[in-house]
Amino acid sequence: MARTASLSGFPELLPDERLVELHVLDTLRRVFELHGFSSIETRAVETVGQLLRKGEIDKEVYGVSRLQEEDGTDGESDGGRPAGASGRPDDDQLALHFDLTVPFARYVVENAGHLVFPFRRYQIQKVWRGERPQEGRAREFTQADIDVVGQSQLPFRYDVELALVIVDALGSLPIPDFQLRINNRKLAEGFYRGIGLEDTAGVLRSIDKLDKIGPEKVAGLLQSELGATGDQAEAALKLASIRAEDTSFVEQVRALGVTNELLDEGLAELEQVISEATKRAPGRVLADLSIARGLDYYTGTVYETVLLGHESLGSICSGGRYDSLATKGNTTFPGVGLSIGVTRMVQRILNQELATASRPVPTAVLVSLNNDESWSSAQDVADALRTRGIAVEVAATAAKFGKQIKYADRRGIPFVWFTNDDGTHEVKDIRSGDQTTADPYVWSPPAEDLAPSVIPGG
RNA sequence: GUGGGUAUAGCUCAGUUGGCAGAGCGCCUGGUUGUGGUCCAGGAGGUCGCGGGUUCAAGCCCCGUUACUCACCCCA
Repeated sequence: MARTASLSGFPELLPDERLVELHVLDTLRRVFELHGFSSIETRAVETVGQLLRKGEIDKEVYGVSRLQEEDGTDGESDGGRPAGASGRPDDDQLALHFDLTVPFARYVVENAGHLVFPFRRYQIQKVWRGERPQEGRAREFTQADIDVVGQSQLPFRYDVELALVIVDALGSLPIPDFQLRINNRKLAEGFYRGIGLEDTAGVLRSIDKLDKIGPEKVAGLLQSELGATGDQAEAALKLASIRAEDTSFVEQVRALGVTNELLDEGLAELEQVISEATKRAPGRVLADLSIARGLDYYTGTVYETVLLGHESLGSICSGGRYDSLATKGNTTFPGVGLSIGVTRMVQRILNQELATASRPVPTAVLVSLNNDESWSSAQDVADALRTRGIAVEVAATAAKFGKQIKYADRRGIPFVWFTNDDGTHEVKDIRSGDQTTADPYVWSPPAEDLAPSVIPGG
């Protein structure tokens, strides 16, 4: 379905496909606002210095520079990254943002004086990453983020609330069953420290590969690259194998016999999230102690979301708790948030026809022309219909009625309007062929034909 | 960034040993003189991805290149 874009990784949709995407965007907006999140938009570019605060992702960032550069150090000839005279990225040069969390953190710091904390916002925008495209992975794609940010401190309860908002949002979309898989960085890090593994980030990176390369190879990695003993590797794998749809994971972790203060803290936090989330959204959440997340700014709760039956697509919604992404002087702005991969989800919906638009055009009625002189009176008819919110277009030429009907049929317009010489009107449902007399100031189409809708399951 | 595959009409694809560029679907016109879809007839539409080479002759063989695509890495 989704047609191949002429430029790989920069998807463009046909009108009926775009309707599906718009439905997703409208739904997310509605649900986010129902939960009291305000909308903001940040500029498409950030300085390289801002973007790279987060980690080693400079190779994924698209630089932005003017084509006419005075000294020509680096135009955009290779579409490449901005570079200063040294050939290395210059902190002050501009680049397209590759997510919405980092720009949001900057926005919060910059506007802290005007915001009321805890600040809850949603943000739906395009982001750009220079990775190799494939299904579910584009270079230009849309993310829908929600975050709550506090000043100096943010109650842990928001870690629970955000999961519930996401369950509500995703649950409103025409997608298959999904599952939030939740872990806690403190829990994992505390556990690794408790068994004597200090390079916790390294352990997390290896554990993250569990799904792909299997436990034996992960154990090998832990020993060869991180110097873990066989026992340590085994303990780490045991932790990662724990999954539970309730708080029984707590006892399973305790049973491993590791003691550590951070571990206790993380265990208590994850217990709260799972206990409340399973109560309010049963079947939608899973404590999964193998979830690691690549990004290192997460400090507590981490979330991933998979579509059941579409696990190979990867996570369609991820995020977590970050305690010090934004700082201003002595003040930190801890936050927790999630990001929905709108493009990834929509591509899968379109490719597998999980949902389709009822028709590709907004038009409900085509007003036909008797003769070329009747165009203006046909516009009167159209205006009368539009007054009641009916989408109408008027035929441009007085072609044979057969052609005018065919035009409507090919575009998916369900109704064709005829005006007789005696001034009476008729409207034809071209799907059934039914044609009845009608008054342009009174007639309305059935509610389901008023506007295109998105139908789950194709 | 690494490795494989592919490239011919709007779409899906044939194209024999190297010998006139093809089919189906879609599109346009007419049959049907102002109520579509069926049927019939006709028509339009091509830089065979691009560049070079071999050959009397290249869509086909050789070299290069670009794009697309799948997997890896990583991620939404």
